[in-house]
Amino acid sequence: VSRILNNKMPMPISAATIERVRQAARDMNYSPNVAARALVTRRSKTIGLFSSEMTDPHFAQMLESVDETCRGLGYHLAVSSGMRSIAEPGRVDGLLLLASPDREELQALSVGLPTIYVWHTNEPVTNCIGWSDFDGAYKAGQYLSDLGHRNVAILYGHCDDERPAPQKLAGFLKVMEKVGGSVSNCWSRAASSLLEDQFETGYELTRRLLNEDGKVTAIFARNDLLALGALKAIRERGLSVPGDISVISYNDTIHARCSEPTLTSVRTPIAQAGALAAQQLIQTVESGDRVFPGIVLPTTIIERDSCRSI
Amino acid sequence: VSRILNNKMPMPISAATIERVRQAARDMNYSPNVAARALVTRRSKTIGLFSSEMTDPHFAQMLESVDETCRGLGYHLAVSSGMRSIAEPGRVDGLLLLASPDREELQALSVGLPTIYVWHTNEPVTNCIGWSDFDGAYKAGQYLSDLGHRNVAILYGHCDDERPAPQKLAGFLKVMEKVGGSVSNCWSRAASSLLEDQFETGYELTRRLLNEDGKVTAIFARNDLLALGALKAIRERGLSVPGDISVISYNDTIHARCSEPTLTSVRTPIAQAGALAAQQLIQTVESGDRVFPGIVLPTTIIERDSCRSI
DNA sequence: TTGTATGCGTTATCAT
DNA sequence: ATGATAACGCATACAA
Repeated sequence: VSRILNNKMPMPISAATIERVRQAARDMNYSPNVAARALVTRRSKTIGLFSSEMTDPHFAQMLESVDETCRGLGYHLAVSSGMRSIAEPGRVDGLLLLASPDREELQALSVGLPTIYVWHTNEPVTNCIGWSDFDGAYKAGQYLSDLGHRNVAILYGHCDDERPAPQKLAGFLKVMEKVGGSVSNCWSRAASSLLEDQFETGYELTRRLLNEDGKVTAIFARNDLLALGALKAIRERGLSVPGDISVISYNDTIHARCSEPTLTSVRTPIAQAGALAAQQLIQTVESGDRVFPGIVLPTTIIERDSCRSI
Repeated sequence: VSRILNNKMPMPISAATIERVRQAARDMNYSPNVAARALVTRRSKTIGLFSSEMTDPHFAQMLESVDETCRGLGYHLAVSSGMRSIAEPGRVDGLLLLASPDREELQALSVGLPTIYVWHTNEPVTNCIGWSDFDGAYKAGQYLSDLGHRNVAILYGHCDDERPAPQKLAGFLKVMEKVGGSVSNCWSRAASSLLEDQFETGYELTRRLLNEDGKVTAIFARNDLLALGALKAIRERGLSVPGDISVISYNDTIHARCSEPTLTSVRTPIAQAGALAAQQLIQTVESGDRVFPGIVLPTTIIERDSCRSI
């Protein structure tokens, strides 16, 4: 029965019995028990997806593409924001971590399991697939500089859980240094109320910026929500985007398409990264070799209405 | 060993061996194999979460609360947009369906498994937990009517996959009928390009509305994205919100907080529903009885800046 | 108080 | 071409 239903018959079987078994299976609505199969096969045919930001639209895009890829390849998805539980023996065949490959707590919990990280990296990193935030931010800076902006601000929000280095900051500064622009940094560490809500943070920090610095002609926001907050602060100030101040943001989530004005934003290939990561992980699981050189996907600027030349 | 590690010892065991076993387990970093346990226990301690709209912020909120609840109760989460695969024997102990309890394809696939639906219902429905869209829309209508609006439009987008009845439409119409208001319906069935993007749909339908009907003073949008589209169309027309036209939306996703102006929106208790559903499902799984009368949670209007009295 | 045996539903190996 | 049987790793009922 097992041989027939799995279409793996090393020895020949009569067509008659094949049909007989298949029919019986259909009659009783039979479907193999996955726990039993997993036990003997040592494969659960499910992969674990970990992320601590389940509510982020960025994660949603990845979830969707990973789900699709897995289903297409006959795999299932276990999602959790808690690593310890998801990595128990027998539960998953591999791990997809929306997290930095540097996080040692995660490495410790994923020993023995094929693991692929989806995160930003400047250079290819083993078992990590992603994109370069340095490069993305560099492109954003280049874009603003090409439009003639020299007095710019970077709206970074809080920066304590970004590791290793704030690449977006570095990439942006690199351009501005090259072209001789001056950069104001907007970030906060203290006010805990600000940290919780990106939109509010963007609003508040931009308000302060506009009070203190009258020369800024462009703002680079670390993500779309911060940019929306900036938009609001600028508007309240009686200034216009892009008339008085240009705004470029990052991630190109749905927010960038639905705002007023629409946001020029650096698109991160998160969905593609998720799909590729799932593919690669499953291939790794099935083939056995665990050395995956890593991939850095390109970021692209999506031009909309929030930037103008000076 | 099993008895000790699971803290279930019907017969007494010497403290010495208990410690000996625990220590050995620690030494070898032992963790029970979940597949083997599931096989003998007939419980996988994981529940399946199904939704076809993985990318919806509404779903994200639910995912987060369900994940949290499950983890707290020692359960795991299998997420999929494909029902057939998730309901295989041995994979999950129960099903959480973000879908209408009326969908027969889903019922067919969930036979034998404890199942709870999370969906809108006007009245309590067995094994379904949710909120009343009729009531939510009624509140929205009441809110506009209290502000004096009588010439209103309902921005519904497309309506083909809403079943059984478009309750939001019905609830809103009920109020307007009561107060003698006149209602324009804005929906589309034809243009397939419109159907794909809620924001674009809202924009386009509102544009048409403003061309055809100059008397409308308020718009009720079926969701936040449609409302954002309406905002854009109104703005382009040279009108202001709420100065010339009031807009009230539905779902109260993050979009409602970040728009200009911020949107007054009907909040749907999706996170709470998810948490309660997960709790109830797990209790059902563990107790065995499968009759759950159903719950209808209240909706609430979150007042912001997009509505004004006439 | 401790040890042993049986079975969960598969797959895979070895006899017939 | 078919059938029988041993694991897989655990929980549990029962024997010692």
